[in-house]
Amino acid sequence: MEKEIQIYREFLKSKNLKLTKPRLTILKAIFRNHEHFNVDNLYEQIRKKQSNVSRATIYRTIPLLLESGLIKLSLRCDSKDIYEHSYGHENHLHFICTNCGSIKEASFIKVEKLINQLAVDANFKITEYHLSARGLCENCRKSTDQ
Amino acid sequence: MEKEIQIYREFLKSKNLKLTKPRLTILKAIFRNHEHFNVDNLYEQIRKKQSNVSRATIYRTIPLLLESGLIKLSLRCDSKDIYEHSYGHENHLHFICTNCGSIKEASFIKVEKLINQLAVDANFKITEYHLSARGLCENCRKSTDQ
DNA sequence: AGGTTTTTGAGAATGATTCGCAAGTGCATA
DNA sequence: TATGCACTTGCGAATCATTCTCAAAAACCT
Ligand SMILES: [Mn+2]
Ligand SMILES: [Mn+2]
Ligand SMILES: [Zn+2]
Ligand SMILES: [Zn+2]
Repeated sequence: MEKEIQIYREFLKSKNLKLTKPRLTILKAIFRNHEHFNVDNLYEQIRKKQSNVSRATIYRTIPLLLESGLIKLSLRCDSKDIYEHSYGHENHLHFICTNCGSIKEASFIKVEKLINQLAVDANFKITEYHLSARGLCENCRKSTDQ
Repeated sequence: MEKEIQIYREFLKSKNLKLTKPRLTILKAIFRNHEHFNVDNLYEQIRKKQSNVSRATIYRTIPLLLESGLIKLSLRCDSKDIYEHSYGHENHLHFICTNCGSIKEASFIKVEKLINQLAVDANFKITEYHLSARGLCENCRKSTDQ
């Protein structure tokens, strides 16, 4: 957590922005665990555990965290953007169950190489990968025998 | 185009739905060319070329086209869902330029194999792939020399 | 044509996200 | 430590994509 705070502090300083209490509260809430999160999650979690922060401030802070590289947009589910840590996390891809909504992560290494080659061929400079597939998870396959 | 209409007609019949004039207008507008499209595009295109169809009807028709397998959700850009043909189109991945918004498609074959294997390992049954990467396209790399 | 069901269009409603602004904070400086 | 000023915040209003409601229109069946 200290490392993330340090990165955040330096990022903010480089933009002439201040590491205020709400901004720190949000950062800590995000890095308290390793789960994917969305604005509502985060808002509820903060409201439960610590000083309140308005939704507006959360919405204003997320772009800063994105730009700093600490988090990234992971995927979109139920009309909501879902984020995850990017600092300290390998790239990975997501298997999203359309029946129960569960998200399973899978290895990225081999896929990344291939896609990088495709990008080279296309003369495209990748900054962010978004790889996912929708379908049925193990449990839901059993229960719906498909 | 005839083939798509046929598929659409049979799909609708199987659901006890009618192939009405607005539904046909929408289908034809979509398959008139091979571009990615969103609701606004489509609405404007229909408004220009043929009889009017309300936005509400477009929004109601898209889920039918998705379910019939004729189109698929391609990606999300500028807070809008973007669709594309899936009937008659190979799976492919998208390189999206964060600078100019252009979308370049790339081959999917090798990537697909790898991801299928990962899905087998995870006991996950894939029904739809969503593979994209954001970054800088060829042109934008030149002009911003990055 | 008449009766029944489905579909449509228009606008209201919704839900996520963004904005505007007055009040509050953080920080530098005296 | 008090003062000044720029940056932030919280609140509610605004926006924007999408969905819903409902009365009128179209399609289908006889
Ligand atoms: Mn993840
Ligand atoms: Mn495409
Ligand atoms: Zn599931
Ligand atoms: Zn570009």
